[in-house]
Amino acid sequence: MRSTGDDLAGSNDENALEVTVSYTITELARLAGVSTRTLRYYDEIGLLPAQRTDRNNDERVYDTDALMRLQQILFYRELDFRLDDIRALLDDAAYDVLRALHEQKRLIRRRRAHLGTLLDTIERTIAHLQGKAIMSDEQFFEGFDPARYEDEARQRWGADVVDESMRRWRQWSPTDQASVVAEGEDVFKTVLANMADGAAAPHVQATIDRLFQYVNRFWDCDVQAFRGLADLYVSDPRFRATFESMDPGLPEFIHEAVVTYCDRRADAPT
Amino acid sequence: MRSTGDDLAGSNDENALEVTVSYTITELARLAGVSTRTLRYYDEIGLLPAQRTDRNNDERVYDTDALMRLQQILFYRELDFRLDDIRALLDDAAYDVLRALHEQKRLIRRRRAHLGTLLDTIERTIAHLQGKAIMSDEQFFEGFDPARYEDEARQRWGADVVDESMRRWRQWSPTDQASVVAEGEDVFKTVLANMADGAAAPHVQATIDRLFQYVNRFWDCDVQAFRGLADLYVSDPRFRATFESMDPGLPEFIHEAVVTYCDRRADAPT
DNA sequence: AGTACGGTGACGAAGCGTCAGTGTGC
DNA sequence: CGCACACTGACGCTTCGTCACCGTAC
Repeated sequence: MRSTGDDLAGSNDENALEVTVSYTITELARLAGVSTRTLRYYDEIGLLPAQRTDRNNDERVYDTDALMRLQQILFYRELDFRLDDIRALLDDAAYDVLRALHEQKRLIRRRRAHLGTLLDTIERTIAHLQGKAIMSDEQFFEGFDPARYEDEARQRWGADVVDESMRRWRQWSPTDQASVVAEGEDVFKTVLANMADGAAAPHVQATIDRLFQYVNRFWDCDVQAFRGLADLYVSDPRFRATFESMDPGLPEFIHEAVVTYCDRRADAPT
Repeated sequence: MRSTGDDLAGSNDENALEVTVSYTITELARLAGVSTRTLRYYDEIGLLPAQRTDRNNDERVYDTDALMRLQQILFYRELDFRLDDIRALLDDAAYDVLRALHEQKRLIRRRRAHLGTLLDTIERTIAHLQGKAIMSDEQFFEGFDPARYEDEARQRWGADVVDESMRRWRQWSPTDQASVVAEGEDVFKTVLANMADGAAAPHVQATIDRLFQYVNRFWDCDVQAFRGLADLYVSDPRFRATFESMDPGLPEFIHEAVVTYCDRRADAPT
């Protein structure tokens, strides 16, 4: 499945410790789960240019850089970018892989949230057909039109997130709602009961993890956004008042605990 | 935006209480978030045949049935079915909307889990680029090839689910893993502490909801699958032994609590 | 008389699948 | 000599976007 690049053109300039790896077209195709036709096409349009062997049949050769580039291509393709747009992005002088990966993460999260909305719509439709609920005509198509419900503002955050949360909330059944309320109360009561142990205590952090999961029932967010929410807990009067009524020091405590939680996870997968 | 069907052909056969609603092509297009061109095309290929006014410009008219059919079309389209396949499905004499909705739910869940895998891959790649992890070449493309990782067996359940869980587990950071372990322990300890109150008690049910969320960190499942997992808790020796070591009656208790939980949510959105 | 909305072709484009025909190394 | 794998065209397919042109109701 893999061969060293020593016998191939283009590898004579590096005698580094790391062996330069090269792939034939079928090897890369199998690795990435695409067809060889696709790779030839990507070569043809300059999206993923291949080196050639010069000998043999002028066979295409792919190295590690090509592999990384292909991964980027596939991420963008998964997000329905057009191929020439992808090429323009990747060939931009200012292109930064890490920034791109973070951007892709954001977009994929959005997609996933999108599918969550579709699941809600399916459930509602089922309930409707069984006579257990009434749907407006618009609701039958909630989640389909990307332009309408994910106009970048809804994913920014602030009031829109609250709107979106309310929408999801209303679509749940009373039993569901009751269970979620109970979970929410329990989370905050647990935090309150353990304030004396400090924000960094393991069981406090585990509770913050529960909070994170809880928040994600309404809002598909990552740790970064979660941290932003924690800022709201101290700065937004509405949140602040709620928490202060439980304990005057609760807003700051939760904020600190969440920040700790997010810092610990900053370098880690979600 | 909407007009009664009284002035249109095809509505004279029903003088029911429920007013027959009809839409022009732009109305339906705006409602569903598609273009009028798309609707004309769907009419042309017989995917979504429209009635005509006979008068005027022979304008297209859509009724509630068409609206439902369009919703089905859009669900399948979201899942990348080809249009003639969709037509074949919808025109099948054995076609059942409710069954279709459940099937679509399954497929969309799979999609969503798929996106979760892609998010893992992104995180891993970021860590790799920062020198915090080492990835094999295959891992760069995990989640892209649909044929490889969602071969229907992985979504069935039993041993494969465990494999998949282990894979995700290994991709998390130690701090992440620690926090998840803490949450898991806390969930089961909480269940244990409240056994005396009965499986249907509200706070027990809230804890089962936590368990459901917890399980979903490893496995994108719905309530039905969750119930199946609870069956495993009593029937699979490995699970059973773990829980019995905490309390002899725990397996049955959790099972009962989960069944109650699932029953209560059976008619409700996830 | 303009404008908003409806109609019917017809062309085109994106992203490959597929088929045909031709090397080349073992 | 066959077989696997690589190459190069070339055509076709799907799903609409777009453009041109026309009709009709207000």
